[in-house]
Amino acid sequence: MMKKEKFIVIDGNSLANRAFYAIPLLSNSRGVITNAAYGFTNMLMRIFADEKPDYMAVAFDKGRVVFRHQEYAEYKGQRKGMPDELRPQMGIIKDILKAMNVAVFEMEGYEADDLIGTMVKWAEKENLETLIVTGDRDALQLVSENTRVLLTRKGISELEIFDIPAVKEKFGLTPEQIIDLKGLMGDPSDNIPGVPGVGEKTALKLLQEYGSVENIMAHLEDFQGKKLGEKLKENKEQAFLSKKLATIYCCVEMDLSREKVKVVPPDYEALIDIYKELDFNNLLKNILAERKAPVKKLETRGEIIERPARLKEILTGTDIKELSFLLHFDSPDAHRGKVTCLGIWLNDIGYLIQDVKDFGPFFKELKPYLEDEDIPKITYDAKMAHIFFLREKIKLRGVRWDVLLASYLLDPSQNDLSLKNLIYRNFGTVVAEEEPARSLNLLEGMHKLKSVVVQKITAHDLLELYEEVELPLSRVLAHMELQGVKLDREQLKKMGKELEQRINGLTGKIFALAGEEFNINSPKQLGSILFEKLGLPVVKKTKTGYSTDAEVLETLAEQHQIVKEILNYRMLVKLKSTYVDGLLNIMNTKTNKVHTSFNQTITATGRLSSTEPNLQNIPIRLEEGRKIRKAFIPSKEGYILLTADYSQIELRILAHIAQDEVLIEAFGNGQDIHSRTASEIFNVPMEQVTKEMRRHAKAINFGIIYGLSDFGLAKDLGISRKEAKSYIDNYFKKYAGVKRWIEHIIQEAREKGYVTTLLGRRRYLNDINSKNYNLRSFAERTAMNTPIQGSAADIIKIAMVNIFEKMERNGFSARMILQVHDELVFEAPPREASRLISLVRTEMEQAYPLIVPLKVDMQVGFNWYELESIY
DNA sequence: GACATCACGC
DNA sequence: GACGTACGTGATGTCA
Repeated sequence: MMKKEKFIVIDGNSLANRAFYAIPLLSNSRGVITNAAYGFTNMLMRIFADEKPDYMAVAFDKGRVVFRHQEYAEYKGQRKGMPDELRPQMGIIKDILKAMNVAVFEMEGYEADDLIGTMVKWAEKENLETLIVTGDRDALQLVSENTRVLLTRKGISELEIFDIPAVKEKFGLTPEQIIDLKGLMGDPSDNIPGVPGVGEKTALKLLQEYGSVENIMAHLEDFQGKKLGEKLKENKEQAFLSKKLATIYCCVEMDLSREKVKVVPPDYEALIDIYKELDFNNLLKNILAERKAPVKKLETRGEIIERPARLKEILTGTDIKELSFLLHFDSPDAHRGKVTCLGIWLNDIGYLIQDVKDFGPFFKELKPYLEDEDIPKITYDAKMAHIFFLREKIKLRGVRWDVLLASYLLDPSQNDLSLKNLIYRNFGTVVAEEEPARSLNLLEGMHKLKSVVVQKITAHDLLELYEEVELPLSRVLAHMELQGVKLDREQLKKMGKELEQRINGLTGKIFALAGEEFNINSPKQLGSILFEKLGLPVVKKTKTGYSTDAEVLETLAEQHQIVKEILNYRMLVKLKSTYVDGLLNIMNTKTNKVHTSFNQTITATGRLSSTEPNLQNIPIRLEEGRKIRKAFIPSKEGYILLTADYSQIELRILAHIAQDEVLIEAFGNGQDIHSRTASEIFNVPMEQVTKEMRRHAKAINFGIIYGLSDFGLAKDLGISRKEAKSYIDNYFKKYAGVKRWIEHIIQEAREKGYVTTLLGRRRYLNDINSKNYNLRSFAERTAMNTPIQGSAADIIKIAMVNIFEKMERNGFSARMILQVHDELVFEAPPREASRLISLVRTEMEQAYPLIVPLKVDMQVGFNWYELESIY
């Protein structure tokens, strides 16, 4: 029989307390007291070293209202609060645990004990061998065949392990009787009364004879005439209550799984930072040494495959339960890149195919495995793999873990998600420089990372978002990118020529007005012309000199004709260089298509981004730029374009999460939200809202979504900060739900260190408790913006996955081709238009029902410019 | 090649 | 009194 896996459960409060009292008040160089954190960490490291657990969890008390109070108001009444020197260290301890990737549990209204009890019961079912680490003897009641308790004694080095015989030997009792013991003798530290006059000695004697409090009370006649009998009789109810209070509650609703509590390597970077900050030099030395542990070398577990026949031999000769593969390309562009190396990790052996002329025959061998939904695959960058294999006519299925995508979800603010860096951060190992060791190291690292991300994704409640949304979306994006968007080359060329002429004309005018020739594109040269030669007033400065941005130029527009010409020039140059020339440059010469790359792992909020070309910033606001959209056409003659965009999705989400009555009512009644806001804050009936009022209200609504500040709003509306502030105050008076929610979300961010979206997507806000006003304010605005913007991203992603799958299943010729944050673009044959319209509308509006309706505006046309609304 | 400035979208 | 609106990508110029 296999050895049982080991699960260690730690009472965080108890251990921190022990450490605090056992170690003198140490502090780091800046005076932060660290003794408890230091002792705690050392004990933790010792437990890791001695016990080598497979699973670990730390439980903390949380909140004041413990359910036991409902039965006994004085519960823990005598307990003194945490010492002032200890309290701030609890946060440090939790930071360390986070960096160590140890699962932490705390639940409002419960003590650590109850969480531990629940975990122990769970572990029994899971057939794990559990060791509870605590300084609290109450935990002995949980001892069983599979559960032991490690009690910390005085200091931190004296430890005592209790199993059933040890409890018996020490107390002469079974673990269950520990509760009875406390019921009789009470516990002053928890203010549990017990039976007055009955101490440990008497209680033990009684229990050895009668077994339980119930049985003692059933035989009160045995103590007839004795003082003890009186006491027992008088305090019968109190004894039962005490027993109940002492009983650890084992049925807390906790979301437990092996993945959640699995032991995985620490986040070395984070841990090193913390140790450095706290001056934990010994711990730092150890962790640095551990990080330097060399990577495994290839000769023990790698093979270079040179012939397809060998690959076939391996594949057919192996019982494939799981397939890890890794592709290397000669370019980051999935649409052009060629494979340079294919790695496969099977049953802990790495196989590499590289330096071959033609990968085709190898892929042919692999194809049935890659296309088999029932063979779970692990890879890095599933979207890239999908695109590449689709180009090779392979329909990749059964991808379960994309280490890149999962790592992004774990911390979307991380900017280096390269496999090399992920391996370094998670295991502290550096991959070899030279091939083929490098590829094998990456392959093995990726495979090991899978276990880590599975644990973390589960522990952070991201599994559903990952499995149901992001992972399926990676395949959807692959299809969209591959499909591409067709452009009208002649149209673009024509616009390019027009723009060129107008730019030339403006250039001449500007030179004439300036009295000399200069590079208008150079902010430096332009600045010296405007502010030195022509003597215009300096409005704003940049780090390097005069600012010449549009905002500055707008204010100067009336003072000199040249300024208007420059504004125009800037606009036209932007259109020509970025859009006309940019798109012409990147178009496929044969198909006249562009294939953007949707990056799924870039933004901190969960949105997608688009590159090469960026199709999410094609001009629309100014008519001049909007014309660029005429060049965006369906890929087939006679096809149409269909656009579908969410109307006010962010404010609707705000209405939902803030439960704001005014917003809910406004959306429920289908009101124009900016007019309604104007009506509220200017205190006039809806019919009397002027355009100006609506414009101001719109700016406020906009500000709410992005994290409002009086400064920003004042700048936006050209009003004073004071006025802006009164607008905001007024807004919060009318939208009390929004105000409440903002306060709540900032508080939550302070406590947890992160905020989440509707689907649980996380964003960490490291500066939320910063003493630096700027950093903190920024984090606070992020705390309110991210749940809104990120939830909008969640919702459209759900819609995309559902729409794509339905279109695929129902054999549509139509294709989804673009996503622009709150808008989807499709192309379709006219015969499918009405089916597509109803499918898209339903799926978008029903993607994630809110308490207010989601509204989708749709338009149809032959290009992206001339579109007609559908009602 | 890195950085700054500017401008486009949501 | 601070010193700020969120999130992105791309083109161009400047300086090393």
